[in-house]
Amino acid sequence: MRLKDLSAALGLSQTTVSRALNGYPDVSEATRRRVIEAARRFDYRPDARARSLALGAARAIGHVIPLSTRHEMVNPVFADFIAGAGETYARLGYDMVLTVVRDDDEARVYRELASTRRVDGVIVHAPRVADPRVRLLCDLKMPFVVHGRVSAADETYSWLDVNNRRAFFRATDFLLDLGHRRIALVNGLEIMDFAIRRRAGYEAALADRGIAPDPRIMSSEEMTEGAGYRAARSMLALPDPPTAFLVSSLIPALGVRRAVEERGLAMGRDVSIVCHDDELGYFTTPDSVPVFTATRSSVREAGRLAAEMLLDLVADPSGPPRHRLLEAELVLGQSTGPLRS
Amino acid sequence: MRLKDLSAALGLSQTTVSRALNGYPDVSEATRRRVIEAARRFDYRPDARARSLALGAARAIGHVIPLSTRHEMVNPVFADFIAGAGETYARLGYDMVLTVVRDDDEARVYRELASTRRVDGVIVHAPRVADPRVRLLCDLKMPFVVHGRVSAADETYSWLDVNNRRAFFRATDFLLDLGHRRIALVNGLEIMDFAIRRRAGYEAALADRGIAPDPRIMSSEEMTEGAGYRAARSMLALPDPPTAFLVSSLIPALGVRRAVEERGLAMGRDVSIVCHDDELGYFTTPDSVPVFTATRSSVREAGRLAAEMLLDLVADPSGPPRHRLLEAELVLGQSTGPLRS
DNA sequence: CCGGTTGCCCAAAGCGCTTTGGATGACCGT
DNA sequence: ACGGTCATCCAAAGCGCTTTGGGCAACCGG
Repeated sequence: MRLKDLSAALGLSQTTVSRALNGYPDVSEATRRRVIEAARRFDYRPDARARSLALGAARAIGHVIPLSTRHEMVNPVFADFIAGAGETYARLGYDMVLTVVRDDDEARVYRELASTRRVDGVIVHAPRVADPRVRLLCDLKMPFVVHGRVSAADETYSWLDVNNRRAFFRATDFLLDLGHRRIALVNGLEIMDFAIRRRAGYEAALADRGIAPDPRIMSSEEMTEGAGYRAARSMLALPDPPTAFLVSSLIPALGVRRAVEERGLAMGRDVSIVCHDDELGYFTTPDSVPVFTATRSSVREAGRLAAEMLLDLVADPSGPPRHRLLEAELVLGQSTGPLRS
Repeated sequence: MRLKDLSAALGLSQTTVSRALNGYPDVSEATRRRVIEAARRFDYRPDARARSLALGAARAIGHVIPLSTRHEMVNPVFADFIAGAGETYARLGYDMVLTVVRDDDEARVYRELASTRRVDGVIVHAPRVADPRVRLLCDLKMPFVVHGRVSAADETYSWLDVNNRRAFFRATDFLLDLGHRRIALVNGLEIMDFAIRRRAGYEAALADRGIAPDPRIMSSEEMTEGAGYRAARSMLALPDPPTAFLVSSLIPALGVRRAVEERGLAMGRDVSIVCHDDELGYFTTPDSVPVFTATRSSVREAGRLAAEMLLDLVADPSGPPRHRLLEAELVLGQSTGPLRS
């Protein structure tokens, strides 16, 4: 059932039916009701491609999710972020077009998205410190919102980020208050912008207490269980091992924990662990004390908000860039305790 | 730069340029080269909407990922499945349109996808034992491939599945061989088709040794860390607690482990755990003995293959339904050992 | 020399929608 | 009775592509 058929069935022109459905004033209320009723009865919905061709807007947003070429893995936070963004799109009648791409030919994908006019805007995931995508998208005049920030960018652009620096500052401070002085940082890859900011927060908190950062207890790796395990294991084997760990995510924190226990130490007693927690649904236990003390911030909510910002920007591309900084909360769990001497 | 501009710049008609780019024979080799060269120079790519409108095919595939209304969470396996499918789409020039939807109005989404003609086919995720979507999609004449199966379906349909029954049969058998007799099943929700098949495998293996299944050590819950923990904790508190656990996924297995250790028992020595492992990138440690003994099967690969099957089906919708059954391998880890008496 | 092929190219129709720019009556006051 | 307003409807153009159905030379053999 296409517009032509529907209008024929109603004995009206396509123009009138279209205007009736799209809420134009110059169609009588009686006809409008008749049209809407018939549309529902025949389950008519306009062809999205034809509609967007006529309208000029695709009513779709692109998400390019990077595939780490190192481990060929896709970061589990994307699922939750996308679920959040998807809620916003569903509410406002937008589609989400996903492209999974190895990070070595992102540029091609963005250019393609722009020139094929498949989407009205894109969300930039996993930005690096110096990410060429900001420049590229500005050049392409494609509206975009970065999930995170790009510290080394020359252009102004829209972003939504968690205050990673403050979160890791507070977490470090918390461990220092518990008496810990050998605090390890098991960070994400430090080409990633968020990882740099977290390290800055960590180092600033140490500096405030006159502690010099020790590179031997600072690692920067992919955020996998295995990487967390290996980093912690080698640090624990040092002559002066850390008594606390600050970890980039729940997943590597599981690895850190494994290394700690393998050494016969008890988490929360002999060794403290704080990690960043993106509130992934399958890990949080709503009704009990969490296992890990964590800086917590909902990725799902971030997805919702980022999508809203982007749709806003699409509606008014000439307006000013939008920014939003979310704060993480420090949630106490069972993985931290005072330094035991 | 649209087709009109490009053809004007070349002094050719749109027809000729289009045919040159699409490899039609009736254009001279000289002109074709000239056109292709110009297209590259101007970075011309046809408008996808106009193209698909003219061609009739959207060159896009829909993925509707369900959001559990109970925990509002999205299953982490989707990320990997989609990464796999995305590889196939990228290779063959298809787009992926994602819709995240709470399971109470899936039907609307599928109807919409069909009548707006946004996609040429869909992948059905997380099928239930009696899933109305099979019937719906057949009625809508929308090509689809189910990731999993729908045991109670009347229609024939295309699917790709893991041999869940055999996987859990073998895992149970393995635990029996180790001497275990009290083997618990921490299953996924048994409205899900895969969960039913896994239970069938588990019960069949027990029956082969003359063991009656005990409902007190069989649970069926959402696959979260917390659900695994709670199930295991209450089972371990029984007068005759299980000495081994068969768990639906790595995530709840982490919860089971937590419950085991909380009780002062050692995993792999006092209590054995076998779980199903979907080979999610961030958990597998390629270069060492895995923590958990598991029935392993790559979701990523499943995504790749399912997408291939679907594109095949889209190319020839009148052909027979496609089926594919993948076998899981049993991988030995550190979480299992012989029964200690 | 001439009808028939062949190679190359193009104008125009069509995909299904929205929007522009009227057209047609009904109704108004004078 | 009549010009003017208003409400309601519609034909046709346009979005940017592909495809149909020729057109026009150049070349062929008879």
